[in-house]
Amino acid sequence: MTRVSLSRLPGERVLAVDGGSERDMAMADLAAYVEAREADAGETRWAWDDTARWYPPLLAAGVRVERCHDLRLGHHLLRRAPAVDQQLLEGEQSEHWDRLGPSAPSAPTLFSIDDTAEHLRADLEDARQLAAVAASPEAPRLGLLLAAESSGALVAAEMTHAGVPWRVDVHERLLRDLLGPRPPRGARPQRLEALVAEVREAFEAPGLNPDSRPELLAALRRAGLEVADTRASSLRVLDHPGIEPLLRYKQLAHLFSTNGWVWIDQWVSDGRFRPSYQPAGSTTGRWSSNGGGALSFPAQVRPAAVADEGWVFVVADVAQLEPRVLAGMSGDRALAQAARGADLYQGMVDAGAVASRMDAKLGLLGAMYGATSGESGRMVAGLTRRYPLAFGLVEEAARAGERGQIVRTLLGRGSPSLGDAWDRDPDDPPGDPDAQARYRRAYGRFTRNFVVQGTGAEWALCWIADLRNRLWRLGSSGPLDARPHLVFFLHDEVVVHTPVRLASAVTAAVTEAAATAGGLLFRDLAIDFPLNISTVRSYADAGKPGAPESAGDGGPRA
DNA sequence: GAAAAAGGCGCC
DNA sequence: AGGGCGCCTTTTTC
Repeated sequence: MTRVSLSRLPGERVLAVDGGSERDMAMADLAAYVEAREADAGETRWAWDDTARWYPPLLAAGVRVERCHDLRLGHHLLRRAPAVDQQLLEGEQSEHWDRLGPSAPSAPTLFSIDDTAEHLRADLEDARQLAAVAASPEAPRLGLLLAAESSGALVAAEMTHAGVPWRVDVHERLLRDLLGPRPPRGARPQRLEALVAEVREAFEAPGLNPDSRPELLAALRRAGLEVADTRASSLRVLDHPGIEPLLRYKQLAHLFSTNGWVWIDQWVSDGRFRPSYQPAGSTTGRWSSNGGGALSFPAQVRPAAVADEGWVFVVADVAQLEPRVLAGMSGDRALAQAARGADLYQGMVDAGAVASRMDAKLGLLGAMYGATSGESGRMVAGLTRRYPLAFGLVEEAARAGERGQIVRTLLGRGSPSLGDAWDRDPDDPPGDPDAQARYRRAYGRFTRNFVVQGTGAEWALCWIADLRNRLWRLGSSGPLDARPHLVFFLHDEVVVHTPVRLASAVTAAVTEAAATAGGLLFRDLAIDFPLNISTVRSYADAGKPGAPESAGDGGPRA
C-alpha cells in the first residue's frame, strides 16, 4: 500500500508527497495524475484534508478512487479517542486541524474560501495520525475505524455525485393531486387555502393563520378546548368539527413547505435528487445531512424515487440493528442467542425472557434510551437479570456519564465531554445543584445511548464500505455508467441502483457485506444481522411483502 | 432588520 | 425526566 498525500498550495497548485519524493503540479492536472495511479496499481491510498473538497471534482472528471484517508475526519476522531496519546497529534499546523470544520457543500470545490486550509500540509498530519494510531493499545480497532470512516466519506461523495433517480413528473402529479396546481410564489395552494377556510369557519375565527401557534391556541381555547400545545398528537384526541380539517391542513402544509415544488427546484436536477451528506456529522458517528433533507426522506414522496428504465433498486435495511450491536459489544451470549433469526424480540419471547414481543421491545429500547418509569422502566428491571452483560453495559455507560466521564464505542470513538456539552445551555449555571443534577442525568442518558448508537454507526460504516467494494467488482466487466452503485444510505438502510440483470448479485453482495461487517466488529462472537431486502422499481414499494419489481411507480410507461 | 430561539414535524 | 439528526415557520431578541 502506497500512501500519497495531497496538499493544496497557493496559486491553484497541488503538492503530492509519495514517500520521500514530492511533486508539484497544477490543479488542472490532478485528475489525470490520480487516474493514472488508480489504473496503474490500485494500491494507492490518498491522504487528503477533506474528501468533500477533493473527491467531487475528481468524480466530475470521471475518476474513481479506491481508498483514501480523510485527515479531517481522522483528526476529529483521534482528538476525542480515549486510547490515543494526544501529544502525538500535536506539531506544526496541528491547531489548524483542530479548527477544521466540514467544508460547505455548495462552496466551489476548486477555490477555497478558507485560507488556512489552502496551506495545510497533508503529509505532516498524515504522519502524526499514523504514529498516534500505531502507539495506541487499540491500534487495530482505531485503524479499522479510520478506514471505515474514510470509505464512508468516499461513499458520501459518490452518492451525491450519482444522486437518487427522481421522477419529477411523478412527484409533481402527487403534489397536484394532494394540493392543487402549483401556486404563485408566496401563496398557498388551492387545497390548503380551502382547508384554512374550513378551519376558520369551524372555529369562528376569520383571519386565523393556522401556522401561528399563539393564534391557533387562542382559537382553540375560545372554542372551549383545553390544550397545552398545538401538536397533531395533542389535537387528535379532541372532539370538535374543526380538528379534522386542521390536522389535514397541518399534514399537507408540511408536505408543501418541506417537499413541495420549491424543494424540487432546489434539490432535483437532471432527474436526480442530490442531497448532501456529512459523514460523522453527529457526535455519535452517525451521518448527518446539510442539504436536501436526506435524513428525513418522507414516505409521502418516495413514489417519485423510480429506477431508470432497465434498472431497479435493491433496498435493504437491518432488523433491530442496535440491540444486535449491543449483544455483540457486550458479549452477551444469551442476547446473541435471541438475535439468531429474523426477529430478535421474538427470540427473547421464545427463550422465555419476556411474555410478549412488545415487552421485549419496550425493555430493550428503554435500556438503550434510559427510560426510568412506566412500562418500559419496569421491563428494564426484569430483563437486567436475564441479560446482565448487555443491560449492564448500557447501565455502566450511563453511570460513567453521570460521573462526568467519557465513554467510547467498540472501535474507540470517544463521546464529547460533559463540559463540551455545557455550551448548549449557557444560561444553566453550574451553581444550581438541582439543575446540575438534571444535567448530569441528561448527560448519562446521552452516554448510555452513545455507546450503542455509535457502535451501530460503526457497523453500518463497515457494511457500506464493504458493499461499495463488492458493487465495484460486480460491475467491473461493464462500462462505468452500467455499474450498480449506492444511491442512498441512512443509519441502517441502503438503496442500490442496479441494472436488472445484476439485481440478484447485488442482493447477495448486500447480504455478504452485512456478514463481513459483523465479523469485523465482533470477531468470534457471531451475531446475526438479518436484512429485509426488496427489489423494486420505486423506493415507495420497498418493504412491502409480495411487492416485486412489477409493482408500479404510477408513471406512464410503455 | 438580521440573527437566534422555539415549536413542530419528518426520518432512524 | 427516552437517544440522534434537519428543516420549516413563527416568534423573540438584539
